[in-house]
This record gives sequence, C-alpha cells and structure tokens, in this order.
Amino acid sequence: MTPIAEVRGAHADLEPGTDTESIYRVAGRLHARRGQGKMAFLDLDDRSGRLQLQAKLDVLGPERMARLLDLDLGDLVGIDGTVFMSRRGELSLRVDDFTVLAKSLRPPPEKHHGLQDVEQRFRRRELDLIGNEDARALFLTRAKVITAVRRALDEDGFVEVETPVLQPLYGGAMARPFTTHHNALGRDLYLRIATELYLKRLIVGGLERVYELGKDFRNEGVSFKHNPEFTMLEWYEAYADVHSTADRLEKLVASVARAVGHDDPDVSFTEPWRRTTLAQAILEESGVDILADRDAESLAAAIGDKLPTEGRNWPQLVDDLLSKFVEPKLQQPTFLFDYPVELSPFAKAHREHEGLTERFEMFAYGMELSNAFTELNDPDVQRERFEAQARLATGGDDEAQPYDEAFVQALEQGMPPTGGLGLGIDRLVMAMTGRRSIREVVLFPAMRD
RNA sequence: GGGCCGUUAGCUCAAUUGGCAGAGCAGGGGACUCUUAAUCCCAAGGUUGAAGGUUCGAUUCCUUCACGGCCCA
Repeated sequence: MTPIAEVRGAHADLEPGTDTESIYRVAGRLHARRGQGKMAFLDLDDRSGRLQLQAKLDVLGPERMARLLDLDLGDLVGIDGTVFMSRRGELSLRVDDFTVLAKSLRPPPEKHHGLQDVEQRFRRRELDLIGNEDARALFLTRAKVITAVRRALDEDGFVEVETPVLQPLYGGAMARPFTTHHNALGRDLYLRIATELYLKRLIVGGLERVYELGKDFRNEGVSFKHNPEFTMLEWYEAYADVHSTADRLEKLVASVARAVGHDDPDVSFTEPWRRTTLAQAILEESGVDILADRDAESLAAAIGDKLPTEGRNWPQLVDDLLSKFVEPKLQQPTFLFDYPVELSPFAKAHREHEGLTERFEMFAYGMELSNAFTELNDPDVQRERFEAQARLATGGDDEAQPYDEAFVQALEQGMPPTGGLGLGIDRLVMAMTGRRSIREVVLFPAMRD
C-alpha cells in the first residue's frame, strides 16, 4: 500500500491527458463523489493527502461499478488503480479494483466547511481530524516539535527518564494538586504537579544530564493557556548554571522553530533573545520598584489602585504585577532573570544580589513558556526554604510547597551545582503554530460533562 | 466567580416588528463517460439546547438551568 503523497510525488510532472502504466494500491477515506453515469470521479483522503479516483463502467463492469457508486462518503476503501493525468491536469488513479475496508455508519462532517462547531471539534476530535485538514496538520506539527526537542537533548548527551506520576508528596511548582487514593497502601497520593524533585535526585545519583517529557497535573481553572493536565519538559544538567541553561534553551527552541518552519513576521525565535531582569521589566511596565518595597504592606502602597492588593502576600503581589503588566507585553522571546527568593523555593541564591535567586522565566507571545534556575543544592538552605513555604501555607497560600524530607536527604548526599529547566510543551506548540488557545493544540482538552 | 454573546435538519448556515421554520451539503430516487464546492430533475428530512412563564399564538419576549465562546477576576 502506498501513501497518496508518494503517488503524487512520483508523477508530479505528467502532461494533462497522459496515461501511464503505473499501478498502485492506496487506501483511505472516501471524501467526495462526482457522478457521471457510466463514469464517476471520487476523492480519496489518507494521512498524507488527497487523490482523485476515476471509476469507469468499461473497466469495472456493471456489478463492481454499481457497488463502488453505492459506497457512502466516509467509507474506508482500498483501491488498486492505474495513474493518469486528467485532461484538466488533475493527477488521478483509474480504479481497476477496490475493497471496502470499513463502513462509515454516521455522516461525515460537511465537506466544504469542515466541522466548525468548537464544542464538537474538541469533544469529538476524530471528526475534527476527518473534516479539517488544519487540525491534522497541527497535530503532525506537534509531533515534530516533540521529536525535535528529544533529538536536541539526546544529541547533547541527556538521558530520558520516567519518574512517578503518583507521588506521596507533591512539589516543584506553585500549584494545587489532584489527590487520589491507593487502596492497598491505604494512603492518599498526589498526581505530580512537576517532575523537579525526583529529577534532581537523579542528578544526586550521578546521571548528570537527565530530562523527562510527560504530563503534569494542576488542580486549577481552565483557560486559554491552562489545561488541568499538560505536557512539560524538564531537564537538569550537572555543572551548569542559569546562564548556560538559558543558552541551551535559546538554541533548542530556535532549532525547534527551524524544524517546524515557524514563520511569523512579528515574532522570531532566532538567537539571541532579549535578556532583562524581572524587577527591571516590572519597573518599566508598571512604574513599581519591587526591590524597593520588600514587604506586602509597602509594596501594596506602591501599587496603589493599579491592582487589587487586599489579602495578597508579597510574592503574590509580584506575581500579579508580572502577569498583569509585563507578561502580555512580551511577544518576542524574552528572558527575565533574577527572581526574588520568596517566589523561588528551589533556586540558588544570586551570587551578587541579596534576596534574589539565579532564576529566569522565558516568555513569548505573551505567555510564560519556560522557567529555569541554578538549582539550590545546599540542604540546610533548602530546609529553611521549605519552612518559609510552610509559613506561607499557614498564612493561607494554598499553592505553597509542602516540606519534602526525602528530597532534603537527597541533597544531604551531595548534589553537584546544577542548572535545571521546565518548558511547557503545549504552549511551545501554540507559539510554533500561532494558536491562541491550548485547546487547539491538545487532542482531547478538558471539558465539562 | 462576574459580564457579554451563542445554541435552528446529520453538517454548514438563513429567517421572524410575536403569525404555516428555509437553503446548500450529506442521505434517498432518477439523468449524465474528464469531473473536481460537478450539473440537472424529484421526494424526504425539525420537540428551533432543557424546563417554566407571558400571550389567542413563542423559534422570536421574560426567568431559571445546561453546554460552548469571548472578555474580566
């Protein structure tokens, strides 16, 4: 059986009106039929493209001709045929014989407009894929993005690993988890919100360069850039730091953009990207200097009525300033460095600036795509950070980190200086394909019942 | 969570100052041996998202609910 694109590729230059003796077996879904009585044209779709078929009474005989014309649009058929170029210059296959491979009992989506109903496109993605070529192309591009990411890391000596999805404690991100229960163990478990802490234990174990590409789960609202389960890449590299990690991300995303043919006159992932600091970006866009007011009360006063500040702690206010004033402005790929320690419980203290960490977040198209830092590898400091998080939790911050003693013990074993990074793959696919909603790039997004 | 908008045939969409709900595609019957959004003829297809209310009469107006979209939080 030959893919349609291959049939087309082998006969692209035929003159209109010429016959060949090239015989192919193709298979696909019947998309359209144009009857002509004793002769008919049909269109056949496979994953690689569309090909016109010609059915002729004098070739097939009355019985097979009638059976072929009796097929429904949407039926899956196998075709044996001979290539020719129609008088109008449409490459076609004259049907010598055919087999019905599967019947379609339900009507296909409208053949000119495709499936437009957004709800049906997401709930019945198979119909979207049958009816809308855009959708097929998008998910092929998504696969290319993931392949390009893997290839880049594999070529640089990273080892792909799998760590637990079901975790006794969650950690590695500021988020609320999903909780589930293990019957035999008689205990609750959490679906991971990040892979960070386990991956760093592998760095302690000496794997030196590891990455994991998989689903994380966060029990939060659904929006154009949030799905409760989403695909995340995290990598950790021993003897690296936040700066070499930024260089690696820049190189990797630029190579992904080239691999999928990202082409947008307004946004380019070609290196180098803009690099600035979080405090500088907030100051430029909002006029508020977060480094001048290091407690909630005085920062709230500096913010005034620009944002609601009631009941927000200092790190939450900084995060609010970032997402309200800065994030939407960052269309071109941009690194923001030097995050405050309160927002960064796993990042190493900045080598020069008190109260900051060696961390960046990377933004493009007004979204956070990536988050990285020089990893905190001092177990005593890590303990203190967990204790600070516990105080935030007591203060009502339900996204604060729970204390993870197993992780601290791993650090006590000695973790090399390490650079680590997380990259949101769904958002990366959105950026590469110009889609504005995560639901467009996730095959089966979360929907209400 | 709040605001606005949407939900009509299998699909894509019309329509109504509140008065028999209408096309194209798909599906059925027929004509047609180079069509490609094929064309032509015939017939069929509806609990107008759900439940209430107002009215002689509601798909249209009102209320609640469901699902979806956009914006805000």
